[in-house]
Amino acid sequence: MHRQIAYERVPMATVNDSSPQASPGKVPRTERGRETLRRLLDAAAKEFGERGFHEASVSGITRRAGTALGSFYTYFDSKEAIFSALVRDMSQTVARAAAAGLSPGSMGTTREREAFTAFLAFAREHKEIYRIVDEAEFADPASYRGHYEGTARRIEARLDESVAAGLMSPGDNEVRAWAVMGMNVFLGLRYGVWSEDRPIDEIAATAEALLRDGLGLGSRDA
Amino acid sequence: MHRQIAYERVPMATVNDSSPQASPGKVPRTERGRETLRRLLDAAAKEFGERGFHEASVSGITRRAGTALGSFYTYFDSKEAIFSALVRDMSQTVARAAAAGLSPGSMGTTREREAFTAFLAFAREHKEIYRIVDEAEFADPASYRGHYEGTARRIEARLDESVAAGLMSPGDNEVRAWAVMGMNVFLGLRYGVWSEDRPIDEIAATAEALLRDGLGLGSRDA
DNA sequence: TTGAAAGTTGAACCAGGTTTCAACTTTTGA
DNA sequence: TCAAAAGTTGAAACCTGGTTCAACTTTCAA
Repeated sequence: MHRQIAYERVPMATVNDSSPQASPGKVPRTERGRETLRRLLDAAAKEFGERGFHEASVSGITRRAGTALGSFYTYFDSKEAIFSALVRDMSQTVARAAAAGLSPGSMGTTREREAFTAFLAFAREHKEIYRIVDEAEFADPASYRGHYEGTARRIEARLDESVAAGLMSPGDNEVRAWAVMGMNVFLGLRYGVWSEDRPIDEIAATAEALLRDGLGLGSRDA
Repeated sequence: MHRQIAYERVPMATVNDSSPQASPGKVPRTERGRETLRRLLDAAAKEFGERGFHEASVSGITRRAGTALGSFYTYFDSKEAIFSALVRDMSQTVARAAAAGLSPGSMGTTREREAFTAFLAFAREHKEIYRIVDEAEFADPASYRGHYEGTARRIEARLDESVAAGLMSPGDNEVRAWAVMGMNVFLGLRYGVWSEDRPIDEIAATAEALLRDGLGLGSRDA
């Protein structure tokens, strides 16, 4: 009565296992344990998102999660540890959200617009991510760098593809990728987190126009 | 034997008085006091830059400044207060550095390149500013917003000018300004703070090309 | 059914850092 | 010259919040 053969552990390229990470040696063994871990992580997202790393307290997290203070240390070694787990979790989530916004086969600046649109929508729904990712610069520098280097790499790969497909001019795609990412992040901060006073598509259209044609007057052969 | 008549307090438009700000009601009255205040601020820049807001300690600041712990509270109400003073101070300093890099009368994307070049050079010399400004997002949100809104406004004004001069295509310069700023900030982080493995001019040239012509293929009338 | 493993609990321990304060020194201006 | 104002000092009071731990409860598998 075999239902599932060993399909687990097959390395599916960049598909990261999305089970939330506890500190090493503190992995829950029962269903109940896994639930508590999940509740702690969700509570942590709220606590860190609302109060920031320093203001946030472990007791605040357990209060929100409805567990005792001591239970926290069953799953995480420290406040830093759960923060770090959270950052990696969110980094993954944003990347997925952006990828999910791409229509199959889209390319060039159109594809960049789609990615940005999805990102901006996501930022509006999950304003905490800015606070959490940004604060990782101090609370967990390695994850912070990892997040942005990973994002830049993905953008760069898209640009490479578009150039190869003959839809973009060749150029230094590493530098370009960091520029595009910076654009996206700041537009997300201004028009996603700080204010929603303007429609997403308007922002995205302006960003795409800038990316496609630049600000110059057009006669490239001047 | 009058040496100086009342030229003080003349409102010189946007020329902000650059005397370092103490907490209200704690302004030094003697030369000695002003020196101590200056030493505290310089020490704070180092302490916050190296250790970050949370890790930094008031005693660390006074140790570096060579004063007693108690003296700190003669000039600042709290750790937050001196941090806030510092952020405003640095915000001013970066703005000046970028402005100083502009050659007189330059315009269009050339001027944007000059501003970015100056900014990148400055970031390499003063890596602390990233840490300090970024951490203001949590330690002093008002100054953080103020810093970026001010910067965006200055960029937008430059773009407006360039459009009026017929050197740029008309468009939504507010959104564009935030995009340009994001680009600059992230390129500064990657190629100024994290690594200096590539010449400034190379980065600036790529950024300018992107700003001038975009990534598209060029035939704008497709 | 039952005992061992897993999970839960929260009071108490503890470290570190901010802030206060009263005594002391230096500067100022009349 | 000299008193009042300004500035300095650092020990200690005071807080806050992370972490530990031993007793207790629930779950699991034989």
